[in-house]
Amino acid sequence: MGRRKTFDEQAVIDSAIAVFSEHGYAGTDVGLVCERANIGRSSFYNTFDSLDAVFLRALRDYTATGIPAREHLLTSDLPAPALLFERLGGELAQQCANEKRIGCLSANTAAELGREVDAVCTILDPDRAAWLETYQTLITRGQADGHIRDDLDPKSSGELVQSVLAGLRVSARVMPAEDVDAQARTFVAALCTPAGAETF
Amino acid sequence: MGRRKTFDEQAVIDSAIAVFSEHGYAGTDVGLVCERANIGRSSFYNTFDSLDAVFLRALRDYTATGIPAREHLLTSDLPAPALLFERLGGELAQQCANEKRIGCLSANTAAELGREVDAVCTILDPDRAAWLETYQTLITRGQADGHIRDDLDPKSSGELVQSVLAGLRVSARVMPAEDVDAQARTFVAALCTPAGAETF
DNA sequence: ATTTTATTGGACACATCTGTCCAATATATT
DNA sequence: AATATATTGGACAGATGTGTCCAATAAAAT
Repeated sequence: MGRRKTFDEQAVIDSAIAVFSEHGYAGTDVGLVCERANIGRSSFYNTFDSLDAVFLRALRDYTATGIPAREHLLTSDLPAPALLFERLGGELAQQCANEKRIGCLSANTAAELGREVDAVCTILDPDRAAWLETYQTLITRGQADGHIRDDLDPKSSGELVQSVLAGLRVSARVMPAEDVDAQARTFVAALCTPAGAETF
Repeated sequence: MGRRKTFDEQAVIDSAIAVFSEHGYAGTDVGLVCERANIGRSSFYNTFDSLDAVFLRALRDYTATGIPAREHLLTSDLPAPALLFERLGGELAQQCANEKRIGCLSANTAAELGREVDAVCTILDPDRAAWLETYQTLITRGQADGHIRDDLDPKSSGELVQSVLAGLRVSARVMPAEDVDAQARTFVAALCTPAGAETF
């Protein structure tokens, strides 16, 4: 046998996730990813086929991180409004904690590429569908508990949560963290009955 | 005197607005703009200094289109919820009417560049501030009229309208138009008292 | 017709990025 | 020590993009 791999392939993908999140698809080049990952260009091309392939794999891996997050939301006993705020506020706090206010790769990619690239849609469509179903389930449960207004349509409310998160992520790029948090709180409050608003 | 200018400088800027809206800052090159504007590269550089300069001018001109829109919202006698839905639904319908689902240049730019470029912030910051003030004024008025829930903070609610519009624009890039419209309706309904929900 | 200005295509230097290739070096196994 | 594999830097061709320049052409004025 010979020399073993010294860098972790997955760590390079994680770097790629960070760089693509920060600079977007069109704004990222191989040099940036290699620099972030502390590997040489040659090592990059020895290990991966192309920058585009790495982008798709980064996007796939990134969306996979949502699986345990959805699992948590669906199994927790906390009231629905508290879970919704935990989700929104948590994601936004994480984004604001970073100096560069790097947003979510999925949302950034949807905003940048729309439906232009089939391979991207193949990754993002099921991910979005899974999130929408999770949000809708949460809202329906909250309505049954009397925490969430029952005059709101569960399907479009669930979709709205997804849209609001995307919009708050844009705001988080350019506005103070406290303002974004207050917006998230106001949004969840608007979905709530008076009783529900006490629960988060 | 000699030959007169055959193309309208402003029409080129309008083309630039369209191209930058569609492909983003990093994804746009001079050739795309010239093609869209039906002028030669040389004509472009005879008239403008650089692609970056055209981008900034396009952004400036685009934000200026908001001035009459805000004026309308602030002077109309319609109930606040109706005006909010007119604003959200109108912008989104316009975006969905286009085959490519091209979004708003300001929102796209904020999402893509964040606070990285000073010249961009100089343009977008006052524009955003003007919109936030408009939304907040509308919400305060709606609360006074009993159309909008008065347990919602007017400042963060106004900011939330701006964020929601940005988020719905992302969704409008990838989701069916009817879904996006239903989301806008659900959002305005969530801001409303039962009485207010009747007004739009 | 002549002059003045606008526009165009093409060529250019310069820069950047991609993906490939090779020679040199480092690190593991036998 | 010998061997096998990993990694690296550098060089490379090809593509693409920017901004400049010039010669040719088109259209308006006098």
